[in-house]
Amino acid sequence: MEGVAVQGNGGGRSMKVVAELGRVLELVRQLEMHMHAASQSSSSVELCRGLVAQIIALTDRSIGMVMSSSAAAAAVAHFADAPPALLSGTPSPLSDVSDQTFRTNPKKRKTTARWTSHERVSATGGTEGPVDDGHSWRKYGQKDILGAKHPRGYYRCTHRNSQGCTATKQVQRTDDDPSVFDVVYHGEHTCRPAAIPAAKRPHAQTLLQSLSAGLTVSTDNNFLTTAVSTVPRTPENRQAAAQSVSPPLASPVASDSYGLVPSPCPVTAGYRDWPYTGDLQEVVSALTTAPAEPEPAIDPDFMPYYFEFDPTFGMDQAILFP
DNA sequence: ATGATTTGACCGCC
DNA sequence: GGCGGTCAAATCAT
Repeated sequence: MEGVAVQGNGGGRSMKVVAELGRVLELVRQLEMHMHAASQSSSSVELCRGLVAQIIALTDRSIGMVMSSSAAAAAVAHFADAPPALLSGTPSPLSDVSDQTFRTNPKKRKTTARWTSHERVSATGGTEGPVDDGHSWRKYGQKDILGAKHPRGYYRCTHRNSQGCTATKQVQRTDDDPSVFDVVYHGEHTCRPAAIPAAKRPHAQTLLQSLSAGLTVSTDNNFLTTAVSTVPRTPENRQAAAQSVSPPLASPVASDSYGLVPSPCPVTAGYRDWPYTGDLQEVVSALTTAPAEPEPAIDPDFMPYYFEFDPTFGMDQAILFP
């Protein structure tokens, strides 16, 4: 089963790239907001880490998609610098990422129809392995590579069997700096992230608090992404939320409600096994009045989620991302 | 018990 | 035949 976006037509894929980059933008904006709070709360620091991981993964995917559409070398060179620049606060020599294989030998990569991307990332903290890219991988092999000091690890998406996701990646320590890894991605993720386990879910009221704290929505014809950030309900944050939506709102989101939603906007929101269907406004209304579930131990002030709706996978279901 | 990792075997391609 | 990629049995971790 080949993924939808893998099919040759550039149209669908470019739409997806635009959608993905839109989400990157949303995440960066959230990150910016949370970084202000980060000095006061360690949970915000964790939150920022999570956002960074998502940003890296999304950006990487987008780069890979662009790479595979042959006409975009210049754009690639420009965008390829983004992930490592976001990786750490301090600029590092690692920042110049580019697909070296692609550059030095452009023809070698053309064999497969699937897209690839090449990234150079530093190790996390003191631990082994490169930074988390936001996907779950399962190692299926390791090889010593001729002329390389370190072996190459082979990974495939954890959801290969359950969802037929064919994405793979190869990870190899660089010769010169063992704390730096070359990561080559093959194929595109067609899997969906798992729903949040029941024990970890917030109840509806908490979710609504998230919605009212800050909400960004971007839409295009094919893709609707609703990003929910739980930031303190300050006027500044509301202003930021109002400006981050597309199109921007003239005024900040009012009180505990929010505006925006190109109407009618039929969606199903909520959890995989706890859906609400209707116009987005109705969905929020449903969340408001939903019966309370046993309250898990969470901090409602710093609990980020976003919904994703993708017609490719059907609009009957939305996934709630932590 | 289940799922992930390790590691030598296997296979296709140059 | 050698190399890189994948398979799968054994092993490890939870």
